[in-house]
Amino acid sequence: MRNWVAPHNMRKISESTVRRLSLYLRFLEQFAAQGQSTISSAELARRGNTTSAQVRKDLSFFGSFGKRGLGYSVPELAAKIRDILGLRRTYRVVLVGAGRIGGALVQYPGFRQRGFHVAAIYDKDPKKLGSRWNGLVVRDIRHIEADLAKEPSDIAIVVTPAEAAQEVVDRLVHSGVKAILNFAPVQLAVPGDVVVKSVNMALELETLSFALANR
Amino acid sequence: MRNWVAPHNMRKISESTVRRLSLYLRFLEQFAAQGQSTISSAELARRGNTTSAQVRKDLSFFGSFGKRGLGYSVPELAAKIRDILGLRRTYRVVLVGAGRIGGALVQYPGFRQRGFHVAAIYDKDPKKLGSRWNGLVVRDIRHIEADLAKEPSDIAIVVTPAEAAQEVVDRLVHSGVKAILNFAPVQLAVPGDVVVKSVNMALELETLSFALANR
DNA sequence: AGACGAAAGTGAAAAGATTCACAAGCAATC
DNA sequence: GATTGCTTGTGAATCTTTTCACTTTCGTCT
Repeated sequence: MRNWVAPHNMRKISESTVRRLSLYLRFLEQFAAQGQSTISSAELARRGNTTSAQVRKDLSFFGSFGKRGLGYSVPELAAKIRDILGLRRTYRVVLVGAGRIGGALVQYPGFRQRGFHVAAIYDKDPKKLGSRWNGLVVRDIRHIEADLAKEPSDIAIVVTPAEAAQEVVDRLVHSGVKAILNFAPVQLAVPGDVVVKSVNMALELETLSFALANR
Repeated sequence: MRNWVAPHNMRKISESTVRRLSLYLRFLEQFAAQGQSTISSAELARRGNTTSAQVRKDLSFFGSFGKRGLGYSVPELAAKIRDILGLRRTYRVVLVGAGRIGGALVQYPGFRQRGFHVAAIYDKDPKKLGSRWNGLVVRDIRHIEADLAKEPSDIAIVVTPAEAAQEVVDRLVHSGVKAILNFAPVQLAVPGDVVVKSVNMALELETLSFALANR
């Protein structure tokens, strides 16, 4: 179970808070690796470039994990944040789309390190089916339903072309997937209990070009 | 030159506004492709799932581009947004790190479509040097300074391991790069006139696991 | 034991972003 | 040329997030 005390006024937690928590966790792991056993909000803030008040506020939504005058115990705080982020368990992740980006993601060590285990890869292209990617055989997307019925997954990564994405997502959702990381450049429609996070590289570059153009 | 009238009270534009503008532009291009010549803020909003007020507010920071009672001219608005985002020109982009993700990015058609032209790829690993990626030869990172002196680039994409990133970035910045899209999982230090945008896949997945854990 | 320095935790204030709601403007129609 | 039906543009209101500033607590030192 969650062992951070859920606050009485269980406010909606903002996405920025969650992202910062992820960052803090990363820093805590680095500090732990260096054998540092305790850390202040100020030091975490410096690392993540934000402010110490921000760090404390972010944590305060979930409980109070520090010791006044001392700071936070590095391993303890890391454990709490892992808990908050739901990283205590591992996740089976299925990936749809065995293209270049899909391939890169499968190999990406950051996923496995954090407990996201890519369990299957699907594609539609007959030329790709059966080939091996990082030890996994690329399967026909027609097997999605049957496979997920046998071994459910909470998370799917969608790396298909834009045209194919919505149909794939419908099938994933129908098969019980509750969270989707979407790389296809379309706005996906999903039921209210499914979370979608879209990533769009071109869009990231455009925020840069905007910044360049406006200074 | 920019042909949107810079507002008198040139407020700081929020990142979310910029991201939404990018989205609107994508939708406008789709509408244009379908031959639709005019569009309302309400329709744009539906597509981007936001509200019509949001759309109008976003645009209002830069001028007033619509016709009351009618909506916006699709090609005109697209042109304005391209202008605002600095997409009127093309950008030379250099990519450092010829790994899997680097490879995927080089091939990613979305970049070129939007005027981001990957002009060079660098790596340190002697095994990779000289190999061809999408028509480009992977060059030794030691050439960065000389190459950029000859042909400057505004934007760099950094896909190196975490340890190498800061040094690479220092050299890029020193060679005149003004914007960096960073995939290395580190917080980069750069001078104030350089923009950094960091993308971290594991972190995106963590926002999903948080959502899963908290419902 | 008491005093001191450090740093967490937290209401309250400030800043920032979104939504509301309405006046103003345009095109089409009578 | 007035009337109607839309839809923009925009201050004001609301909601959210961040920052401030102060109180509390802990450990240490004398």
